[in-house]
This record gives sequence, structure tokens and C-alpha cells, in this order.
Amino acid sequence: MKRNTWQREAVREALDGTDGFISAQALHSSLHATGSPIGLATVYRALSDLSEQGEADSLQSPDGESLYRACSTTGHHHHLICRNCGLTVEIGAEPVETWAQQVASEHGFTQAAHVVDVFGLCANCTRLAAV
Amino acid sequence: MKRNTWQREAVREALDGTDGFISAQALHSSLHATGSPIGLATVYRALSDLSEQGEADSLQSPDGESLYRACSTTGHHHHLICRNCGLTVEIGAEPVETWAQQVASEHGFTQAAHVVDVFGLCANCTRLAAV
DNA sequence: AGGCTATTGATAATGATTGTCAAAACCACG
DNA sequence: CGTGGTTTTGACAATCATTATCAATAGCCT
Ligand SMILES: [Zn+2]
Ligand SMILES: [Zn+2]
Ligand SMILES: [Zn+2]
Ligand SMILES: [Zn+2]
Repeated sequence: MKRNTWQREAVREALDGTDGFISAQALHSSLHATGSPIGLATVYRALSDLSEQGEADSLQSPDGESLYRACSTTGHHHHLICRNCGLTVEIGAEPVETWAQQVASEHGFTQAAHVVDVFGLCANCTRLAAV
Repeated sequence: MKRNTWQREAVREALDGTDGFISAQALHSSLHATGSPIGLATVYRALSDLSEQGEADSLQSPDGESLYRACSTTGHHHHLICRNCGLTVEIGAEPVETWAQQVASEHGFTQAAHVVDVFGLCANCTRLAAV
């Protein structure tokens, strides 16, 4: 069976206390900064588990790193992410859901899944960049 | 200035001769298999260049590898990829383009880019899997 | 042909992620 | 409450893709 450890809970809470997406390495550093002695491998395992159980969303950063986030929306959704400060907005994407299903079946594909992320500069970072 | 070398041309041709997306490592192996003595670092550089110049498309595989493909469509487009055999179909995504722009501006985001890929099982692999 | 400079490639370095495995922590169960 | 069988942890090694080095090579212009 699956056991409950303070390590898993610590990762869950640290993820909840983080705004945008964060890497396993960064979350581990963050935990260490607060005095937690949790191991790096454990953070990787916990994040992987949370992701599989649907308690966390994950995506690949443009440079190939796995990033995680505890999302408030429970169902399937996507993200609008500021590539400068990391601010993240959860967004529904009905048009995309139907489009993806349709284009897949049109070409005879089954078990279609999709990766849909929007990256940009948030209003704040846009203002700062204009200076 | 930029120089023409047989290495760059070899990478371009090898990419043209490949159906789906392929990693730098795999392309290097493929080239070696045909007797080419091209270096791995050179393959990485060539693919990176081709991608920047828009002569090749690139995407991150679900497990974080960078994959490349020489697409026939010149403009902006997306892909429907068989996660089993790699068969790739280039697809337009007008609904998604407008949706992405709209959702970004609605939240005050600028310079919006998007990652949109559909993974599934092609008709052939679906049939084989059913056995 | 000669020289200047971009490119190559063998190799080392980096960095994220996963594997290893003995020690520590859980959790029924008695 | 102990105890024991199992699961989980974590320090460390091992992988694996990608990038940095840098001397040697090869385009290209005159
Ligand atoms: Zn921002
Ligand atoms: Zn979706
Ligand atoms: Zn297929
Ligand atoms: Zn698009």
C-alpha cells in the first residue's frame, strides 16, 4: 500500500505555496532554504507521484526541463505563462479540445492527447520591458 | 559570414530523408550508419541552425528530448504525431491560432507564442494494438 | 595560391534525471 | 504499545542529452 510521510506532505505544501510552475531542483532548493532536510531524489519521486495522481500539473519548459504546479482547477485545462516572471493563469480551451479530437479522428488517430501551452509576457513584465 | 560545408548539407539531406521527428542523437547514428564521419556536436549545431532559420521544425518530446523534422509546409503549422511509430501529419490550426491570441490579450499578455502538439495512435498502430 | 576566419570534432564539462541499496520510517497486527 | 514485514528515504553513483573547449581543418575572398 501507499504510506504517508512528512516528505510527501512537505512537497505538496511547498508546491501549494508556489505561484507558477517550478522545477524539481528549484523546489528542492526552496525546501532546503526553509530548513527542510528532504533529499533531492525524494522531491523528484514525490512530484512524479503527484503528477500521476492528478494532484499536480506538469509541462516541459521550452528548454526541456520538467516543471510542476499545484493547480486550483481540478479538471483538464491549460496554461498561459509569463516567460519572464513565471506568472501563470489557468485557462479553459474548449475550442482547442474539440479541434484536437476532430483533427485526430479525421486522420484516423485514436487515443489522442494534446500539449497546449501559451507563453508570453504578462502585463507587468510588458510594462517593465518597455522602459 | 556563413559558410557552406558538406556537413550541413548532409544533415539537411538526412533530415529530408526522415519521415517523422528525430533526435540529434538518432540522426547522428543514422548518418554514421551510412558511413558519414560527421561529428555529434556538428549535428547538434546544424539542427539548431536549421531550426532557427525556419528550415526545420522542432518540438520537445514528452520526455524532454528535442526532436527535429524537415516540414514540407513552409508557414506556421502544427503536428499530429503517432506516439508508437512516429508517423507525423502536418496540420493547420486556425481555431487555435485565434484562440491563443485572444486568450493572451484578454489577460494582458503580449508577445504570445504557443506550443500545440497532438499525440495519438495512427490508424495502422491502432489496428495492430487491437490484436 | 595565401591568408583570414568560420567550422569542425574529439573530448571534457555541465546539468537534469534516474538507479542503487542499506538504513530508517510506516503501519497493520498481535 | 512492541514487532515485523514492507515501503520509503537519501546519499551517491550512473545515465543521458546537450553544451563548452580549443586546436586543427577547410571555405572563401583577393
Ligand atoms: Zn510576468
Ligand atoms: Zn486540452
Ligand atoms: Zn503509428
Ligand atoms: Zn499555431
